[in-house]
Amino acid sequence: MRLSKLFAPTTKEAPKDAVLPSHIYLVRGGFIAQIGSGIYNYLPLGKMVLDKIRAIVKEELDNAGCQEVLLGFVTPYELWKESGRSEKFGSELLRFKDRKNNDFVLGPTHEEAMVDLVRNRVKSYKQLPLHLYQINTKFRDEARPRYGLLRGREFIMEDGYSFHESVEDMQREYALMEKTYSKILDRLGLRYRAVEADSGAIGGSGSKEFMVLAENGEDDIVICEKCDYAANIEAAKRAKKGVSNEEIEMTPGDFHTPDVRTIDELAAFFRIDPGHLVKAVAKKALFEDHEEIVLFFLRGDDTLQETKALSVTGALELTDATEEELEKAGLIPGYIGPEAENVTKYVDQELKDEDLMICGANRAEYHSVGYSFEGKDFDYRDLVTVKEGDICVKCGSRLTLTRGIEAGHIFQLGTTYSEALGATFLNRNGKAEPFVMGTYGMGVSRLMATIIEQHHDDKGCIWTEETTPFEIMIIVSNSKNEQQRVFAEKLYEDLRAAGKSVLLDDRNERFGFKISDFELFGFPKAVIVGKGLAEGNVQIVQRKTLEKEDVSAETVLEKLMES
RNA sequence: CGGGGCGUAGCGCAGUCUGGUCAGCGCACUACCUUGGGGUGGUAGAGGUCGCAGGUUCAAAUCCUGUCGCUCCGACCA
Repeated sequence: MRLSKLFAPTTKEAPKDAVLPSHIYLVRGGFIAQIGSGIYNYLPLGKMVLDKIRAIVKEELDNAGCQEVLLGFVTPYELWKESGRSEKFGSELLRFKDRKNNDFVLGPTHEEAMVDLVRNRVKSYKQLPLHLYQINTKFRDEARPRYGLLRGREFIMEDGYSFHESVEDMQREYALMEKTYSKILDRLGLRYRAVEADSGAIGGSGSKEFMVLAENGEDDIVICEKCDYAANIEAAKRAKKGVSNEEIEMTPGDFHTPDVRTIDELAAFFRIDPGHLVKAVAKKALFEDHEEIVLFFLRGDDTLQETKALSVTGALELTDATEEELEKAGLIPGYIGPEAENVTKYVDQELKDEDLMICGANRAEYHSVGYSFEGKDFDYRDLVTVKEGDICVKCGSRLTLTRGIEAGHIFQLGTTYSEALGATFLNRNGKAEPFVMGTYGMGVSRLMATIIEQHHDDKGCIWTEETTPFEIMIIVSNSKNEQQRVFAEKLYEDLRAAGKSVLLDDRNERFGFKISDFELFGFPKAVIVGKGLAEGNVQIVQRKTLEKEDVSAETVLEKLMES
């Protein structure tokens, strides 16, 4: 390809809303262009990268025995009603009507569509297992699209669905997919961790996320310093930390604590470590048909993990409760304690059997001192947000926090959807049973941005060998120089004949302009055909290091063919 | 969903408060000259119903109303 003919509009300036390297460089380098909020066009260079990622994903999945299909991007709304998930997905699900007034959605994921495809077509255990996947456009009407390709509304994703006759076989496939996804990310040249995850709106039991490590990631992940434990902050567990009760003396009873309502105030008032306090977090839980106040009790120095909290309540959503709402429920804000009555309560497991605590007395201006959880039959759950320095449940070492970008997610789904949609097969005993399913997803367009988040410098992109649009760029330093031009043309033809993907910068521009574009594009290497040619030399530049190496013009072709 | 901001040339912006002399700047683009190893310098050009609709006025980019779009912080987010 000749750069003079390539549609790759590079710019010096980035869009004003672009803050992340991947967003800035992909737009500046002419890989992508925004057309609407959270919707991007892929220009030739971007499309090339996308195709490469896609090809790697396909190759590895096919090797693992999966079969590619392509489902309609538009899905009848009927299927979403059938699975009961239309409510849960809420306004992220883009609905519309056709001319006959029938309802449709733009697919944000395709569990329903895929189950529909398989039900009544796969009827026997003899046809299982089956793993179908597609690489298709998805649409989620994000409340707030941002960060370029990392959080768009329209995006490209690989989504796979496997069908099994037993949980064991599904788990075998799940393990296979963990390996397969790892292979894909390895080939893409990414640093990542597979972490324990919350299963969220999709339902199901076990799930793991593939987190590409990046400072700009939107997810907090917890990693053990010693062992292989890693988890999304939403799902991360920790060992019970406890609090020393030495040198603590308390006379049990209610204590007058006027205007002492927060944990900080309470700790200061009693001159005590917040670990000895009981924090009450009140939320309003919204269910399909009603709403109610729910209380969560934690150690004073812990914070509530809302995802865990939501999951224990089984509600659709948790929102902050106002003081009026609390009072209406018979609670006294600032003085709520575990003995509160007529309200749903959950207590963090950390507090089980703890003694010598201070908590709200459920009456105005009083706290209970010397409170004990021993023998108290509360609903103990894991509710806390793990902090840096907490203790690993697996090995007892220290946990650290880092950030990541979710690139993939695998789920042990079970029978949730096959049951809801009535998808069954005949088992070995001739009885109808719902399929046991697994579901797997990998964000193809997001990976493109992710690669740049991890591989860039202050000049632009740095593509990996497996993802670069072109292997080599040839820069003619002075296109008015006939000798340079002719040599570059010859080298270009020779490399192409040898099967290399080459981009020839034949534009009538100055050297600085061209080398800057090369750095912005980020192809692995460039050959500079410049003034050294008079002495029989050209240069090879490595994009990653920006190191230039003089090479004799006669051997440069050979040299380039080696790598 | 709560709270802000912005729509003026392909991109980034000034002009709006105080209506008329206001269709402007930088980059990019076209032609010619110049330069030729880190976005060279110059001359001459092309390009905009000032997001859209309505209103006020002798007069609207500017004031009013509505509407659409984009965006930032937060909430939310397989």
